[in-house]
Amino acid sequence: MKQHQTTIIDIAKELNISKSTVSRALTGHPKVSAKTREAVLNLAEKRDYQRNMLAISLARSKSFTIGIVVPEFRTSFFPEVIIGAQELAASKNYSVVISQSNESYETEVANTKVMLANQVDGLLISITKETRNFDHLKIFQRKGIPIVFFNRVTYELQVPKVVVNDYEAAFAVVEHLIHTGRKRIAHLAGPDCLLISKNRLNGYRDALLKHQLPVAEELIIPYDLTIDKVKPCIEALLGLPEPPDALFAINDPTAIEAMLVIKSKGLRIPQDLSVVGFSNDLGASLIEPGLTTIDQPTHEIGRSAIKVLLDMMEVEPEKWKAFTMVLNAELIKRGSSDYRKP
Amino acid sequence: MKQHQTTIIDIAKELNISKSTVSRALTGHPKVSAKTREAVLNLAEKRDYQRNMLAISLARSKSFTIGIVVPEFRTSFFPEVIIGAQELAASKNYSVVISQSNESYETEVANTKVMLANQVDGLLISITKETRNFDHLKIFQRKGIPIVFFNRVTYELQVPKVVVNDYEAAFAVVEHLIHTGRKRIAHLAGPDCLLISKNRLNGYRDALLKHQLPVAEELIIPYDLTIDKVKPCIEALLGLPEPPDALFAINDPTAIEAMLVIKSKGLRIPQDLSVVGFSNDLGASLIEPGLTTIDQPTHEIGRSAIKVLLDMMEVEPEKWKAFTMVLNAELIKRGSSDYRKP
DNA sequence: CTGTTAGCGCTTTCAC
DNA sequence: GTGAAAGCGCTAACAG
Repeated sequence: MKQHQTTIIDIAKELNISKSTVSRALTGHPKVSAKTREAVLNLAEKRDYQRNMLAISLARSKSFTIGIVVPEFRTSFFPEVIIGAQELAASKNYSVVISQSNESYETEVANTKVMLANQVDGLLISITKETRNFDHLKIFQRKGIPIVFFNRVTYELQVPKVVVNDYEAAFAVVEHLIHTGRKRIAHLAGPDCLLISKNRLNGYRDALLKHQLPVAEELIIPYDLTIDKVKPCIEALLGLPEPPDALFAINDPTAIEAMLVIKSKGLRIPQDLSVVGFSNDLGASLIEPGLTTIDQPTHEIGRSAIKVLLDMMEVEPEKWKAFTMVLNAELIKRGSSDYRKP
Repeated sequence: MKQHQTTIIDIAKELNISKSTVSRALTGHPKVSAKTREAVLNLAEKRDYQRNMLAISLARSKSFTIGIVVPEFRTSFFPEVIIGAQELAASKNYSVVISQSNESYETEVANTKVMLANQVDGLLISITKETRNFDHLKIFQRKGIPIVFFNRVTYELQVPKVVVNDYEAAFAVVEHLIHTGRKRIAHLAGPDCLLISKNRLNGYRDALLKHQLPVAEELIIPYDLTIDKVKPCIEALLGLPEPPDALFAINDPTAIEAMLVIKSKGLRIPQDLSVVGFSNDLGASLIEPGLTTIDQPTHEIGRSAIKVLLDMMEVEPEKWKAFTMVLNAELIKRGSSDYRKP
């Protein structure tokens, strides 16, 4: 199907020099005479020469490509992180290949296999809500390919992680709710296997404890991040003998869906029920009342993760350390919690 | 930095067979004895063998990779299209590499060069609002690499395009507004160089004409898709001696921003001013009142574009035809236009 | 069915 | 400075 491509051999022949010299001229090797270099560059331009990264990568055993695997693309969080990551990677002449696992463990495994086959030099990954087995990632470790986790991390693997201060942020959320007079604060908690779920839950718990409020287990609803499940969860909460007066949801899509359900029941937000989310998604400022939430430094997360990865690529795998980089997320107060309960 | 990788040579040696046979066994070539195949597969598994796509691609002069270039990642439209595209591509064993040009022509050019260097077998692209020169894409054509445009297309290149019926959709929008008694319908029009802008503008014009309404040029505001510019545009419209009673914006982010501006001026939507967008972004159903808009079949756009591309890859470039595939988009009526003017 | 032999396009010693 | 030669890991005729 393809036409003939201009290669360095074509250029070498036409200029009556060796392909080694052409290669050197093209890659900016110092030991090439200015004259030769210019001739090569000119002819390359003229013949529409495009370098073949597959060949270069194969010859150098390095692909200059970084794989990014995210669980989803639907909320603005991951695309924003990717923007930051891509930006920094590009500035260091790395390409980025992105794939989304659609919250499916199997797809995640398949995606990482493709990345491996394509010889990525490093992997940035945020796992799916289903991922409990990490064999597919251990292969990278065995091969000496660096991995950096971000957002959805696990401590089952000894690799660097880039996260936000979920615990403190959740703590701040709950404390804010308490300050507005709320006493029965419910929490839609994420899957156990995700560390963000645990950290946010702990922040929630500890804030209650600090203010001598009971941690009522019936107010902590396990939720699997499937939007359809929000409605029954909310209905269960509202059906309690002593229903909650505030709701802290694990993320914004959930909080937003919860607001829609709550409003459809004729309850007022925030008077009857305050609602808070997490992430500051695009929709948080659009819905009415505006959703109080935690703003995450998305671009910075992407940039930092790439930075850590690039740094790892410069040293021997033996020297890698499994530190955790914690970025700062902060509370954004909006209408959904802007009511002081008498 | 990297450890030694198991290669087919390692397997061949260990099994005392030739690497060709290993290759055949691994790729499922029919002419391999069941015994040999099994032995190879077992050892491959045992030795943690991962095939090297770079080498395969180089040897076969085919990368099994499709490049997708989109102008942005911030709205839900492009991510959704990519989900559809990736899904179909994966089912045909193609990987997809994505890059976003951030509405910058230069970035777009750089991104396509990277795709070229990485030997993509085909390119799916939605151009930036700045793109007027197409030399970077003509290189693909010269090399016999198929291109398919989607959403943001141009007729300056003879390639297949996948779009929605923008004209009819815009026509439907305006007709809907007219049916609700609106007579001064403004339009925030997109950049001239994008065909979607022209088609939507034409649909707008023709709907007015059909209903014997004047096409008032002062109500057609040129707008460059930069959200910051929405406010002055709206202020200009509201400052007119005869201000509009409805607004049709080129896309949802614009319409949403316009709603915020309009509301901040104390005007009521839809009573004082109806607003309609285009794309049915995530935010359209969240803002209040809900934004009337055009729903685009995002996944289908992605799938169709990949389908067309894959089909092209099966035939000689000489046989490629530059048809346009038009998918159906439809009006979704919500609160922002739900008021019959007396 | 299997082995041999050329490459794919480029980098990289090692000489000169 | 430049060339020759080997090799990155795999595929694909061509023999047998």
